[in-house]
Amino acid sequence: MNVINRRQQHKQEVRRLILDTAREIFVSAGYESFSMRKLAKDIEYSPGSIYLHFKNKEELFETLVEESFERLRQALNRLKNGHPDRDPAETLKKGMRAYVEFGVRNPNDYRFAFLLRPPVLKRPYRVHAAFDAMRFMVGRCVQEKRFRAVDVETTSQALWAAIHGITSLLIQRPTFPWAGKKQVIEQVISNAVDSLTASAGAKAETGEHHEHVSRV
Amino acid sequence: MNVINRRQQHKQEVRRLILDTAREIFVSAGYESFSMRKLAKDIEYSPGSIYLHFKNKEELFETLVEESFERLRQALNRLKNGHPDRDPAETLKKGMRAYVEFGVRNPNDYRFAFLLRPPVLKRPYRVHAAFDAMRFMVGRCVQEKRFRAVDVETTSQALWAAIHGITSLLIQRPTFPWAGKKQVIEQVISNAVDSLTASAGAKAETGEHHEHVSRV
Amino acid sequence: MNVINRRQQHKQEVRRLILDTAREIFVSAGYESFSMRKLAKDIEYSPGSIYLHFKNKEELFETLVEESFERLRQALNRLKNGHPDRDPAETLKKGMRAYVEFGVRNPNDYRFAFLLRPPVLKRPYRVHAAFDAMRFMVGRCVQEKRFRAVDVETTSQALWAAIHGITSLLIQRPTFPWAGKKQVIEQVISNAVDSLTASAGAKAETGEHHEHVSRV
Amino acid sequence: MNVINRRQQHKQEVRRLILDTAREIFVSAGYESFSMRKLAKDIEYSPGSIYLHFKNKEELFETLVEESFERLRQALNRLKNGHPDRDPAETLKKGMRAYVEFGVRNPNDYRFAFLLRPPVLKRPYRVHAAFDAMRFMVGRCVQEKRFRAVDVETTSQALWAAIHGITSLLIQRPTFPWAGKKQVIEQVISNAVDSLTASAGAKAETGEHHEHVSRV
DNA sequence: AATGAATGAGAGTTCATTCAT
DNA sequence: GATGAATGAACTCTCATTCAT
Repeated sequence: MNVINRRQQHKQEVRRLILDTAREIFVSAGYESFSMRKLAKDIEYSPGSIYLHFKNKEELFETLVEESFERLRQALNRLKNGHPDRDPAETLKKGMRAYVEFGVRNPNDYRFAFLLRPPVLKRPYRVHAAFDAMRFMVGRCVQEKRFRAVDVETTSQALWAAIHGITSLLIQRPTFPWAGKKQVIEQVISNAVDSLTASAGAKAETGEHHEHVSRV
Repeated sequence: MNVINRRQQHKQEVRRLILDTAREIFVSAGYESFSMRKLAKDIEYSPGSIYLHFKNKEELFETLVEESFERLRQALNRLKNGHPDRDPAETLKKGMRAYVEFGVRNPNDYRFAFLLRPPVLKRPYRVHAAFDAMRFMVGRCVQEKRFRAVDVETTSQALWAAIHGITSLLIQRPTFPWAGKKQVIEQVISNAVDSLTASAGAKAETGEHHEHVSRV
Repeated sequence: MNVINRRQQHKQEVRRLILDTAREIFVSAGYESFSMRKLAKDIEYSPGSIYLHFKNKEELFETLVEESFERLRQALNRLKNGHPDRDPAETLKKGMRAYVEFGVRNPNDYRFAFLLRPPVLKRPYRVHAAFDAMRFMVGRCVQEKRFRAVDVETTSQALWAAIHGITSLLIQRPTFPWAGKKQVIEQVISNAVDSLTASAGAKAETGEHHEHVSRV
Repeated sequence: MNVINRRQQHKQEVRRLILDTAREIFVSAGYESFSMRKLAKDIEYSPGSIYLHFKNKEELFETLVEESFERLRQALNRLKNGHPDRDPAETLKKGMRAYVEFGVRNPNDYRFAFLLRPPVLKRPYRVHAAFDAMRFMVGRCVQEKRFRAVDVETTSQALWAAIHGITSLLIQRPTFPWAGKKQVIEQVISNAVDSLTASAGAKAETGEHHEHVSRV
């Protein structure tokens, strides 16, 4: 038993090592110049050993994508399940900020989840998982009449598109002369959300909370 | 003379054939599995022939990217130079729609310009070119007081991020259960733009939920 | 254990096979038309297999050169360390004969060491190793007053040049109508050595056209 | 006529340009990295044009070798036909010095003639041409009793070997720590020649270990 | 005479993967 | 479980040479 357990544990450790090292190589050297041999050398195992854990390169890559999706999903779920603000729109904005932040802080995960080699993805449902939290939060805004009676699905997708846009650009174009990364993020979010608020039409009049943007 | 002209013309045709075929392969098979040999086979020329037109694989790829950027830029410029609406915000929205539409109708171009193999781009200025039209249109909205006194640069980037988001998602996730592609596009755009209008400015006054931004 | 040893042994054998076959090809077909693929075909392994033993063509070639130099060095050292004759000049001559003989009997080694692709040699010191024995033997002749008081370094180099000349010509021009290969070798050697003997010194005194050499 | 002449002249000029440029490339870039395309680019003609002057690469190369041999031969002939010294041995030495000097000053020619790709030489007689001068001068030394009654052929070959040795080493190992290039050259020559002089003969008599040479 | 597009062959090298040990 | 030798296929790219124009 014990021996078996230890064995299994060791196997898990090696698997972990492979995945982490692979992610590093993928990201630092680019997908194109990743190779199973390089990976083997980096983990200091023989090339054959990798195949004890993954059927082939494709499966290894798929696992990395899977993992990254899962991490994104969990990050968002933590938010979704956190204590809600009095204002559900605020919770939504926090969620959107958290999304962008996750991407910017874990660019590798975000890359794997959304940017790297998209056409080969075989299980698109994973995207849904990441997208669920968004729908959930928008739903609450509509339910609680914080938003106009917008279509939840359409709106969620529109919001997601907006934050995916800024997230992916920040990751893929880090050297672009951004007019303040934080300000742009914030404006993407507030632009997108503010126009949905119930009072929206009437409301926004004095908007002094944006003055900082004017100052940029 | 005539001979020379015909030769040059033929050379141009072959070059065009190479570029178009390469684009197809790149997009359908992915960057990784593109190869000069496959390209040669597809155009029914010997591998060496490609090198009569392009120094190497890199240069071929760069040319494709360049071309795609140029097409996007031209598409946007056409808009920018078109007869302006009475409402500059409407022109802006049209521009944004045109942007998304260009991407959706020319996914290969958009892929080359923004989605494929981003890290190796050596001439980031091309991104600017594509982005100029956006800044121009936003500038007009602000000048003509159609928008609140927002920062033009920040706002342009935020708007660009939003439409880049929906464009890239529509291209890379065509099978996602979109709640009506047009509706989502429209909502992304109107969400982003509407909250910037001068009248909307009045609205957001209660928005004390942004105080953290002021601190940025 | 045994398995590992057998593996290592086998690996050594293959390495040997590669080196020997490469040498054959290099020499019979010339450096230019040597190719890794030809080598692979000749040893009946896949091209990739060679790279398990040598990083690249350059390293393989360098190894061959190295080996040849080492063999030459050893052949000369054997002489140098052999029992000396009463007459050190005789030992020197024997050494020179041995040098030429080594070259003629191992033309491939000599070719690698001195004749093939000379400009790329990165470690010129190897030449010195081969040259040491010569200096050693000349030194003894001078010390023991068997030679005139010639400059050891200059003389060693002159002697080396002479036997390198006949060695390389015999190897590279085997079909030249030699007036008896052995006789020519012998005359090169005796010509070179005899004029250095102490008694010969008496004669050369009047040779005023050499005065600049005496000054060396 | 005139037109034809001009044409022929132009053709000769191009041929000359090809040969000179080829020699440059061969020597500066090494035989291996010489290519007809590079040559074409350097002379600013199309690749095909070279084939109007030379059947193929081999013929071009052969022509270069031929030319170099011819130049060497002429250099030596000039000597041979020059006004002789009173002492024919001195003329011989001058000739030998001239030989080495030619090689050192025209390393490319010497390389082509003797060092580059030797096995493919199809017309070995050219070597003879270069060797003739040597035999001529040695013959005079023997005829005029300036030398002992050595075998002219053997001696000529031995002398040639010696100076070929120092010439090729100086060309191929220019960075070797030569103990004064001139001194070494001079010693090679005087060593080789001095032991042949009639007066030296007296000395060598006792050298009974050479008797087999005397018999040659 | 000269061009330059085109080719077939081949170069060196790397790869994912297998499998006997 | 792990190794590492081995492979076959693929890669990018260069070459000498030909030939219609």
